[in-house]
Amino acid sequence: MEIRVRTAPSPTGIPHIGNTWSALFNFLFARKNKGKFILRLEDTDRERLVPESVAKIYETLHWLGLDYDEGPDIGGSFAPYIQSERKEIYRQYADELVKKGIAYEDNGAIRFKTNKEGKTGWVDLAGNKTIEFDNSTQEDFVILKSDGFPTYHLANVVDDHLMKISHVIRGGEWISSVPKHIMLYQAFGWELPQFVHLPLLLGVDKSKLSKRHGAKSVLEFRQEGYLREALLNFMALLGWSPPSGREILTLEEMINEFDLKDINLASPVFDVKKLEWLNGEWIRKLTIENLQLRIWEYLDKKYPQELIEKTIPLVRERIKKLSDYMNLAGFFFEEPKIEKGQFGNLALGHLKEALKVMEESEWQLDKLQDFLLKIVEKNKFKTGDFFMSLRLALTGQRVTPPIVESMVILGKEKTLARINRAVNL
RNA sequence: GGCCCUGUAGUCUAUCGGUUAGGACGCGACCCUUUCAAGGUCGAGAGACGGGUUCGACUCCCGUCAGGGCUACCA
Repeated sequence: MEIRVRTAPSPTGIPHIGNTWSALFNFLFARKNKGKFILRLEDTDRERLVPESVAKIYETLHWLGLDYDEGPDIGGSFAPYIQSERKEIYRQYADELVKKGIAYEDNGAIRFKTNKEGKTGWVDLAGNKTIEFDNSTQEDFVILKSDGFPTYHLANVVDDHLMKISHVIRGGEWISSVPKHIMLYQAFGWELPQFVHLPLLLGVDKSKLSKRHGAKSVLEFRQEGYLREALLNFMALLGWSPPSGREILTLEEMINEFDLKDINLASPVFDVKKLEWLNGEWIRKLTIENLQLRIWEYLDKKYPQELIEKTIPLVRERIKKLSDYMNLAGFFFEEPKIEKGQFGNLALGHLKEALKVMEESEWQLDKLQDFLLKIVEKNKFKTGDFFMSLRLALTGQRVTPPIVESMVILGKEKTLARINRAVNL
């Protein structure tokens, strides 16, 4: 049997870590099992619909590299993956149940008549355990709303069946609705898919991650300078741990190791500190060329790539997010603001001495290093103070990349000019 | 309230009855060091509670408690 899974977001808001996380697990499962990963838009709630969010859903999935094999924006046939365009199909199925006497009309809506006897249960593949509900707890539920649109329950079951979904992998908030779904499958005489209910991703306040509780959109993380690799890596480690125990994994490695049996059922809490650490790890893992490209693009391609590239070895160990780059390396691109008040009493002496030798020095790291260290020795300067004076004159900041290396990149002309400027403040 | 899911350090997790309960983030200390990082070493820190079952429970069972989800003509 072919493995077919889907991620079925409803375009009622921008995709956040929570729903994207379950999309990732669907994706990993599909790729691992050589199956199909499908995108379906569940836009049956016309009141909460946010039209722009459709494009955001595509953008998020594309940015992360969670490429789907079937979906609304690929292939010639759009309608099958957008529920609002399948209204008539759901109506027909609802009518069928009415004819069979399993559903009935109620104030313009159609309600499913649940069987109150016995129990309904299934084996959930997350945790491989049976979950069972007493049918007496299941009330008659609406399957077709009075506006003619189906509810989640009907649309979901019909589409999953029609699209031959083999595994329904979704958030645990759906567990209590499964009996309704099973009853629908049975009413239609359809085969059940496998159910896999992931734990719920929790925010720091320990409640379900949602837009209302301030869940940030995935695109916002990109805006803040996080790498797709880090975000993916971070999400994968929530509720899942690879048998190898590795913490840093590429998408490819996650796919290789992925197995439903390694899903942990306790609801994980999103901890941004670990994301930051992972992002730093990934920044250091990228090649210089690649990191240069990311930074260049992140900064809207405003700065010369050659210069960015030269600075990478100096900054890659010092930034956790792409957005940290300009804070640290901005002085390479723009004249820093410096104020007299920043400098200590000895600074003038430091800078004047430095100027003397630097004008004669060859502009190479080892040469400059030698000359500068000799000044320190000769004048009995305190090494740290001396270099801090240079640092401030050149960058206007106390925290910077290694300063002599920075001077080499900055070039003789700019370096001397900035020091002169500081001396004449 | 009812039903359901879950319960190992602040956080993410390993453990498939026998371990000094392992790793990671974060935190602290030290080393390295011209700032800040990165890196290295060391350290503090966990089985919710109570009963069983067993020679032996974090692990299995029951209860309690706690957290969460659902309880909509929202998904």
